[in-house]
Amino acid sequence: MSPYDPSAFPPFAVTVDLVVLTVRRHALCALVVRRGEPPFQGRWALPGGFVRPDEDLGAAAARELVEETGLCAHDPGSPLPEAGNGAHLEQLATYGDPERDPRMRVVSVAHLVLAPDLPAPRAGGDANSARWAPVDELLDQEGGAGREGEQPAPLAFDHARILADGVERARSKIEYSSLATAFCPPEFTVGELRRVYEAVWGVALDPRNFHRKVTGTPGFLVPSGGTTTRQGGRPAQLFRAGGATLLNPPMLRPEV
Amino acid sequence: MSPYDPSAFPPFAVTVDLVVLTVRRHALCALVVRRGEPPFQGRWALPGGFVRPDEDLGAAAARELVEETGLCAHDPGSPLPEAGNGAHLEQLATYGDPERDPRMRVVSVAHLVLAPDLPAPRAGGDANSARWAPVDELLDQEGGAGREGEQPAPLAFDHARILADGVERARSKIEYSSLATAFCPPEFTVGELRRVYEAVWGVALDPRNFHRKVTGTPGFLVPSGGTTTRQGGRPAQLFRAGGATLLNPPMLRPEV
DNA sequence: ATCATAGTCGTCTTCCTGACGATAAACACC
DNA sequence: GGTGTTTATCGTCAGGAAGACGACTATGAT
Repeated sequence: MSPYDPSAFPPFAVTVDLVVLTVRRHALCALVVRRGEPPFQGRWALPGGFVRPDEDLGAAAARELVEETGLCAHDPGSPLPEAGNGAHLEQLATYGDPERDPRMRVVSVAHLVLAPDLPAPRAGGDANSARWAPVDELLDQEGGAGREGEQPAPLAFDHARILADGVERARSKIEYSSLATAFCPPEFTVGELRRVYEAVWGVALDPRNFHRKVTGTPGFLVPSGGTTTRQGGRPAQLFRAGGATLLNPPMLRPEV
Repeated sequence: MSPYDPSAFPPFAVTVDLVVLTVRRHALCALVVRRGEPPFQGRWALPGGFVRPDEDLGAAAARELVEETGLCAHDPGSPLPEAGNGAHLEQLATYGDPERDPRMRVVSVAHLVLAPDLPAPRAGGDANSARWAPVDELLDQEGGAGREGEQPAPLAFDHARILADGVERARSKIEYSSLATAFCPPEFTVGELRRVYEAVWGVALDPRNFHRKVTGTPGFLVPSGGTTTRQGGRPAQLFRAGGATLLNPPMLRPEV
């Protein structure tokens, strides 16, 4: 046993992959890019890239995020003060099956990003090489019947598993943290927040009980003073995310 | 942007580090090994080692675990059926700060192992180069007053942070899962399980409410028929871990 | 016999949630 | 202007779960 012998260690390629989630039109969506080269040419994949020689893992993920979406993420582990419209970024898990990339040994550190609804993904320059796709469509064993696109093709590499893990992390984390606000614009209504929960969990929630719960949890929401009527109906009070990050007691996800 | 160019990628060393936790004498303890070579020579560190060229990350962690402790872990992600006395193993997080190893760029995939109380750690051959140390002692900013050992020296590399993350994962995970049984022998009493919670959380729990909670949660415990008096006092019923893995509603960790 | 120890069963109060009625404030349409 | 629709917000009530704690049981130690 000779740990850390600098002269003889097996070399690995290390990458970061991004599970970027948002809520669009009442559906949980993930950012995917089309692969331009083999393997899996033409298939959809999660955005990602190599970690640079002197770059931390979280920094690599944030850099890739800017390159793919223009979003400025703030990693909670970083010492940066709270930025303006940044998205939430956290490490998800690491995938290192020797067979996961047919060309060479690649260990990928997946990160999870929760972002508010964005106008449109910007690819590196190729126009429609990136898009938001509903996660149900990307993951469902039973894809929708052939419509116009090439939907049924699964994601490249082991990205379906990575995406599934990211979605499950998001679903469970909004239970006991205030992270659902990361899907919302800086100011939002209780109804908009409820629609985030409904989209991420895929359930319907009682508006009255939800309102009581979120407004009754100290530090979750702080009123910003204004109101809005952008959803139609009676004007709703606008809130910002409060300082609390952990919800106690947590939001309860309905059984079925 | 040229992702996955096989001819030009920065090479990294990839290792696994293990946070092996157990409960000994009513204290949460971690397995640490003494480093025999620089850097950090003579300091305590988490066990770990290089991932082999054709080895999955979880397999590397399981292999290191056997080498260090003789424990047979069963990764829930693996297709193995439930083994006998195996410990619980799961991936924790990945640490890749460019400065974390002064010699070269090392990315370490940390894993968390929860094991029942073991007789004694077996080192590779060097007798007292491995030991169980209370995590409070390893992590406390305020170490105990100098007793006989060389306690105040912190763990090597960034292992204090890795250990802290592992402990926090264990503390939160026994709230909503049945994982606390991984700290117990195959058959155990409600009181022994309660002492696990008390040691991991560092709190005192009401024996009556705890008993009501764990015996009232379907699938958490199944009686094995026997009783024991190894704790003194009235004989206690023996249980095994039931099939349930998620506790709903969760165990509640007291505030202070 | 008495005590100490640990386990097990109940009770009571309080808090939280789910179900759901009712009211309020906007807009669309006739 | 009236009416209906939509969404937001407040209230009420019943059931379940948890904390506090009393009471009883079954063993070993003295």
